[in-house]
Amino acid sequence: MFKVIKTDGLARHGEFTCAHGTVQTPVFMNVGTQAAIKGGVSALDLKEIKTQIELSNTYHLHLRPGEDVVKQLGGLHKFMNWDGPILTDSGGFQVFSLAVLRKIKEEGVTFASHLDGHRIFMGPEESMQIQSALGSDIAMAFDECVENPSPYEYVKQSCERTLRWLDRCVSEHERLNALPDAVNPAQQLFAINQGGTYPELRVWHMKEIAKLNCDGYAIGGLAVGEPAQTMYDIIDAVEPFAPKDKPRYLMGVGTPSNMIEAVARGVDFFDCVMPSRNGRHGKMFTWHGALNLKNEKYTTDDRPVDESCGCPVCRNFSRAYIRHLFHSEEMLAMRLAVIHNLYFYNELMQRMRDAIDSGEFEAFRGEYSGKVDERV
RNA sequence: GGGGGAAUUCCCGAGUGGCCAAAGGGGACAGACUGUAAAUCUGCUGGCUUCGCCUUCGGUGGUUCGAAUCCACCUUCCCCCA
Repeated sequence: MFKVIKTDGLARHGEFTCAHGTVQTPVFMNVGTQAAIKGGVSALDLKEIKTQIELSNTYHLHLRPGEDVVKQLGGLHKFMNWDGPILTDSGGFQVFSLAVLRKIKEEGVTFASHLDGHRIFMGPEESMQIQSALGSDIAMAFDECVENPSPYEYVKQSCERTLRWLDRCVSEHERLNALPDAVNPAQQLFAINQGGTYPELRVWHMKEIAKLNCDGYAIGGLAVGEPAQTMYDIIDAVEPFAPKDKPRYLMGVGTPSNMIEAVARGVDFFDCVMPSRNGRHGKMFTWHGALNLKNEKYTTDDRPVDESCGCPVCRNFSRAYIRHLFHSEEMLAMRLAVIHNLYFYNELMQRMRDAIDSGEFEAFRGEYSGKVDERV
């Protein structure tokens, strides 16, 4: 269930309610692909860094430990000890990222496992079944995420197929939720818009999926190589046709500026590996720009990563110390960096909500968009 | 005191006459990262007026058209025998 509380231009502050609580949007979902945030961050930490909703991955958990194991242990929430909302990605992104290891047909996709090479078949029904067994609050439709740029004819056929897959997802999802042993019978389903970088395909596809009355509408297949402006243009093109009373989720995005620009265009949900991956690699986000903490100039810098940040890392440790941890290859370096970056992302969303509430979103956008993730 | 071995660019370590400014590691320095096959990957690591030139392989002096590579002596370190 989704309710828009306040708007400022196209930007919306909303409330999304699911079985494990209510999420204030715009929201950044913290990515824990394998039921853990990479870098040594657990559900215990998420409580402290303003995380509202966590994201895990169908493909990875299917391979290991297997959805049957998770289900037997009471579902993903209990398994990872996170009682807040969880969204599971469908495996659609792996259709893109494991391109060299897969084959796409009408029924679904055959992957070679990235772990041991064995063949895995996943279609709409399989993806829904796995997500049902995991018991996430939001299941994503199984889609094909195409490379940008791709030829028009290929993208057209692909998003037509993704539309047929969505029909199958909806049916299977309804069937699974009605089963007596469903882990999370209130699981919701988000559809995914595709169409590459072709506005007419995007609009056609969005109009088609909007007819299916899903619980949310994602925009997929962006931020996969195309310029940011192209991504913004696609959002602009598609937004008028995305149901107003449903959350919009821009998948896999992005930089802080990307998110500000997308919120300005009516997007409510985000997820991205950037704060965690970049954190592990020493790149830290701050309100004054992004910095590479491994750089020599921080050797004796006694300041916190961001002096205005209220996160547990900035309240307790210096740049010089964390830099030392990186250079000494202490795993604490990654843990602290990821905690800070996730807090920053969560705080960024909070500030956007506040700005929308007070009608000052454009001022916020002007102050930070394009600047907040510049290198300093 | 006698015998043997070794000294290479920030470090370790290849190289035994030209294809060597010198392999490969490490470290240092810097960059990338967008629904996570990523604690990963890339670049760079003598100088310059950079399609080339100059200086460099413990030191000095030789041999040679040409030396990190061969010879002599010197210096330092290691091992064995006394």
